Amino acid sequence: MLAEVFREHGFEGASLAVISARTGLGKGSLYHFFPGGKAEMAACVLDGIEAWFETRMFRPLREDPDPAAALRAMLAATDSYFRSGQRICLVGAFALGAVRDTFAQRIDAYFAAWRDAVAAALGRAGVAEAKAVDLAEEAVTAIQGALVTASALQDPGLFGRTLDRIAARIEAALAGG
Amino acid sequence: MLAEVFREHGFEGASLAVISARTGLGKGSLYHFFPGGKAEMAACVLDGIEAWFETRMFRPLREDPDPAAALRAMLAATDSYFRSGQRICLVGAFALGAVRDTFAQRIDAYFAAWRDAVAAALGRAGVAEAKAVDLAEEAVTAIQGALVTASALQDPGLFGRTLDRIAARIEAALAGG
DNA sequence: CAATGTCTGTACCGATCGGTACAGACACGG
DNA sequence: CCGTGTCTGTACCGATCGGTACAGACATTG
Repeated sequence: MLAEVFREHGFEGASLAVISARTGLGKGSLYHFFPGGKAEMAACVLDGIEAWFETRMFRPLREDPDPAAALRAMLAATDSYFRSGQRICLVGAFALGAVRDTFAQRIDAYFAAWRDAVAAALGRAGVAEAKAVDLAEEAVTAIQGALVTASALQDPGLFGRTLDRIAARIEAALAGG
Repeated sequence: MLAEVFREHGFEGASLAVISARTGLGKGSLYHFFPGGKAEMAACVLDGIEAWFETRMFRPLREDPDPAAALRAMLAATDSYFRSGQRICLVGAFALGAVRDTFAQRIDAYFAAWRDAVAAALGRAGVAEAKAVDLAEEAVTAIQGALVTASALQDPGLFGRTLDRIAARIEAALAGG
């Protein structure tokens, strides 16, 4: 709920009035749970996002005995989490905004972890390291770009096409391409 | 100058105080030139961006007698305009923020024009239409993604590597790949 | 010179911002 | 029953928001 407010209005645009209205909590409650104010609310939202990705995507990519399956599951989870491109990436949006500095370290860590987890899975699947790192970077970059352009063009098919392209490249790499 | 303020602070974050300080213009001057206030300032910035891309990138892609050269020039212009990823795309940032609705039509038009211009150049260079449209979409998406992740990771090499990847795919398509 | 129109700084407006203070509502253990 | 700690609504704070009003500075005309 809190996360959706930040997604829809951004950090600056998510005023306490909006947050209060959408969550149904008065300022008293809000500041009871988040003594640090808006910054702590956003940090808590980032905590949730990081935890979700870590357990549902990054860890399987790093540890699943079947790395190829983990890579396919990652793409499926990505499509599901971002609602086929109709939902934006809050971390990416923060990266482009003025709050970037406030959460710089966490934003950096999120994308680095994603890229490294994909590279690790590719490596475990037998892909040469240089190729794995390059493909992982391309995959994460393409996903973020698709979220931007899908939101801009309101094109419901764009996100899926991007994921298909990544899937094809990953399969080719796994096959030894 | 105005554009840089919006780039650094976003639309909501670019308060009149900040704009006034950075431009050196008082409120009186600001509202003399932009009677419509902040929204008109942002619209004017978008005008400038659209004009720049239209004349420097989209038109050459559509009309240059040498489409292959225009495609290479497009990548070089992209690297230059976005300062190798150290500058963000204001239109993309707007697309992810709350101002998206205000400028929805222009944001849509910007990305559609970019994609279609690239596809047109590829088509004129002999690439089959389906392949041209797909590659154009991939290129624009990858560029936007690189701007997000480069900003997030503060990685100065990421943007260049992404452009290299796109260049290689374009060259392969031009060669009949 | 006076008159005109363009530009600019400043004072000010009501609204809203993030944040605080605090009194009461409520469930609980004694 | 009383006390205690958790939660919540509301009134309020100073600061800042986007925007307006307006008087003067200034160069350009006649």
